[in-house]
Amino acid sequence: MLGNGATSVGVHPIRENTSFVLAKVCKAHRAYVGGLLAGHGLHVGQEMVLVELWQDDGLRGGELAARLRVEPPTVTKMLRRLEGCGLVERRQVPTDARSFRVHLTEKGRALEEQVVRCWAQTEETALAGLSAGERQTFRELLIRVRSNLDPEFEAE
Amino acid sequence: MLGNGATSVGVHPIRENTSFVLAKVCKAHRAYVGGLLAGHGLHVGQEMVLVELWQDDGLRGGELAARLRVEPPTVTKMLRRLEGCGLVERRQVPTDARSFRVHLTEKGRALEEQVVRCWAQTEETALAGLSAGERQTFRELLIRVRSNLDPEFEAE
DNA sequence: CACATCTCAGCATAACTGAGATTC
DNA sequence: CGAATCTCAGTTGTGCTGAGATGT
Repeated sequence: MLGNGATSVGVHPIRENTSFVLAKVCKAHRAYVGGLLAGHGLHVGQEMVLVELWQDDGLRGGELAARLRVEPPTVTKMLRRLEGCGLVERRQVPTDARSFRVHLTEKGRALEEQVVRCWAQTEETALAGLSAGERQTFRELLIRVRSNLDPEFEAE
Repeated sequence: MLGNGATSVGVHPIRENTSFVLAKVCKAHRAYVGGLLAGHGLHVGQEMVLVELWQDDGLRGGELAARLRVEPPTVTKMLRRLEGCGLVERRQVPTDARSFRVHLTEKGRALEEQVVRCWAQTEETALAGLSAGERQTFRELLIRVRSNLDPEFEAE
């Protein structure tokens, strides 16, 4: 019979996939960092936009979409929310009226330190008990897996 | 150019986090498996319910919520959709009229093989180029990270 | 009556497609 | 005019909280 008896006799084959474990790790990770970010009024996902801007303030909308691997309309909505919170602002580009650049506000810049701390704490929790060597190995393997799943990262 | 030359001068500290890489891997992974599942009319996330049922058909709603780490109302909605697709059905429990059990339909059972293949293909893509030893290491590290982020997994 | 189990309503977010509007 | 850039409208799914409904 399939389903094999409901009693721990069998673990479903999909569970044997390492990428299944990966998916569960992701869910837990997202929940963890999301809980920390909520304390600063951010929803998980929004900080990704900010990370791009902290690194390269003034990106255009299309560039943001490409970096975040989402479609332009998704960026439009995300920016509207972030603008509503007063964290970013759009500015026209004189040389191309179709386009705009996204700039951090003072408030957006001020958030950086706190978000860095949230991620640092997540890092510490996630990797607790791993030696320096194991952390290094884990990181390298993740990077290779990322390249496998998203070949565009190869170039970055 | 703007910012700091957009060219590798500065990488934002959050990017240095291994758990940041993890988040990116997740996004790519989700997109990848989601694309495959869409070919079978499933949205990524729904297959998680099915995995639980393929393993233990007849779970109660509350048990499903606990296993998936979501709140009961979320399960209610997910089941409504899956029921709408004819993949699962609810059955009353005679001993407790508040509760119900979720059972796979024939169609739901039939999907198992195809979803297993989607996950197998994702696994192959994700881990391409990793040796057997590296795969083993990666898996073990992921499991430890999962326990760190979600202590309830300890017991499982 | 207290408690458990589930559903409903309403909210916010993510992310897509397809169809414009505007400008280069 | 064709192509690029962004926005709008509409759809679907996730997932939460708070407030019931119902039954033990």
